[in-house]
Amino acid sequence: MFIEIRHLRTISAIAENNTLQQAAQQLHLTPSALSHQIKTIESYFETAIFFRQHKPLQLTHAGQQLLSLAQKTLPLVEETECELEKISAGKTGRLFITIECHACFEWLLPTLETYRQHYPDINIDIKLGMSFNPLPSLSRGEIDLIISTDSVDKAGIEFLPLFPYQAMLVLNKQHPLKNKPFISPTDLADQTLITYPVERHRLDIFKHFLEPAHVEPAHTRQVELTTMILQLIAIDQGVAALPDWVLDTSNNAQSLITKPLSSQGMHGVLHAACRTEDIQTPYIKAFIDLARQFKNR
Amino acid sequence: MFIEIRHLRTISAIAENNTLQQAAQQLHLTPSALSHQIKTIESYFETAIFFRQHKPLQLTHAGQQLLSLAQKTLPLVEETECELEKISAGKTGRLFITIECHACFEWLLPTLETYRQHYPDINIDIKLGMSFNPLPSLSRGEIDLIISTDSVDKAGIEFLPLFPYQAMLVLNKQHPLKNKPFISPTDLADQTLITYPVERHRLDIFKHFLEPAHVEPAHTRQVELTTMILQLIAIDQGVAALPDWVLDTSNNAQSLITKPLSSQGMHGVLHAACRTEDIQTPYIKAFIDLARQFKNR
DNA sequence: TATAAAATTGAATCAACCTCATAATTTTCA
DNA sequence: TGAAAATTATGAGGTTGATTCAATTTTATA
Repeated sequence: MFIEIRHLRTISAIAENNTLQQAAQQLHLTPSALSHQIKTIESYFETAIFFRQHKPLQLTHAGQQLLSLAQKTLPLVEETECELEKISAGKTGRLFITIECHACFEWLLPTLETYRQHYPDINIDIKLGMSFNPLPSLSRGEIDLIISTDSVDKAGIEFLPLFPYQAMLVLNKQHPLKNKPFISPTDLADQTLITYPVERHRLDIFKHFLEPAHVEPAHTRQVELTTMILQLIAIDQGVAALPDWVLDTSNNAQSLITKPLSSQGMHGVLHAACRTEDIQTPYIKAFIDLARQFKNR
Repeated sequence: MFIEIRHLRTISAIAENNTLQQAAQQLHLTPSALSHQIKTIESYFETAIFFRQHKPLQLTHAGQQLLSLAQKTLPLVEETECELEKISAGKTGRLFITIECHACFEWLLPTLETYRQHYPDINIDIKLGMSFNPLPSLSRGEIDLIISTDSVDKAGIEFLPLFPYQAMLVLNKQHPLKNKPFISPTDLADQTLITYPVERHRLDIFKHFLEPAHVEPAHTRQVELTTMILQLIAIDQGVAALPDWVLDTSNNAQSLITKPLSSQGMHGVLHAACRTEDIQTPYIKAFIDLARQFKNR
């Protein structure tokens, strides 16, 4: 490859202006520079680009090919450079978020709604991170943020706390367990437990509550959508362990009650993981700040 | 504009190879050169292009924008460069021909048929040149060849003789003038003269034959297609002055005869005009050589 | 044809790219 | 986890090559 953008700009300018002088002025160069440039191309390809000895400089067939290339290429280059400047200024950017639990949708979607109003040019996408390990993807730059319950030490990755939460058992107002101050594992032995459709070891209710006590619920039922789980509980088809924020945004709240799991309750802190170099990026920072405000609204 | 093709090649190579070393090898440069290049871009736009501190060099969002630009641009550049090389080698090119008389179609079309077999990649077009002065267009590079009966002196333009021809009066085998050895202007005073639909001063039969003798034919009729003219003569609806080559390729030849105009006949030489710099261009040369052979077949 | 404008040419300058050597990383393997 | 190897980054220096300047040639216009 020999042709450079510079050459295309020159050819484009000459074609527009019809004279080397004006073209040179437009490019902030001397006519001599353009003449040399063209001569270089012409001697490289051993073919004429302009018909000389005619006042309005006219392109040969070869020249027209180059002009056509310039017309296709230069706008693309310009567009990309604009985009890069925007990225640099923090006006635009990409925010690919991976969430590790379905319930996060309940606070993430309204948060992004607000976020989008302030950062309309950010390209947002949400991926579910149950089936793959998102940390390497974050390092590799395939995604930009992971919403995770636990924080891991990894070079180049920063885990920032968003807000604390408590896992609660959600049950119908009329449920037999309604008067207990808190729920013990054995309380679930004769219950239908509704969960998200993921592997058991990824569900805290099993991993940190039922399995240590060697309790198995009478029935389990897997449902993907949080609102659907809440509706099932509202008609007393089972119980479910959900983070406390879910009830804050639920429409079925009047027919549901929540109970702590164990006497101390199951507490956790939601984290956002991002690349160290992105912490200072304005639009990333802004998202994390907004997420932190979620519980205070 | 800051980005150059060189940069795009570098980014493309790094994205393909995942390491500076291999990319450098592919580009026949040192890893250091690539590192410098990227640093230059990064400090110009004040934004990172790659995530460092990770083994397989990964593009940031900004880097992906540049890669996307590279993927759009580089094939176009390559294609154009190939095209230029072809043009330079004379394998491809443009041959826009202007003819100044309708009758030229009769030898030009079969000639181009043969030509196309040898030069299939030449972009051929034929324009009729009655309504404009084609010489400036030739200079300007809008057309590449003019087929003309007379040669003009103009700087940068070369007139090359193709073959001699004779303008003949074409008449029906049964026509009253059938026994004359040649035609005088007065012979046409009571005839219907069929001509192409162009201004009189462009018709040699008027300009060099009838007008000098102050003779006006009884009727004139304008017909565009040569075959149509011949058909009209074949059913004795008139006579026409046509170059001798027309009869060589005519299907109606058996019912037609031709007579010289005046005792000496009206002779001329068909020329091809092209830009001086194109004379040596292989595909132009080839066309002219082929045209010259037309009468010898 | 003469004059003015424009383009080309060659030499010199200047900028920038690349290479080399070295330093600082990061990765890999024990 | 630590050390060696590999890879990347950095800085200086040299070379390339692009641009400018000045002079010449060419082209356009009166």
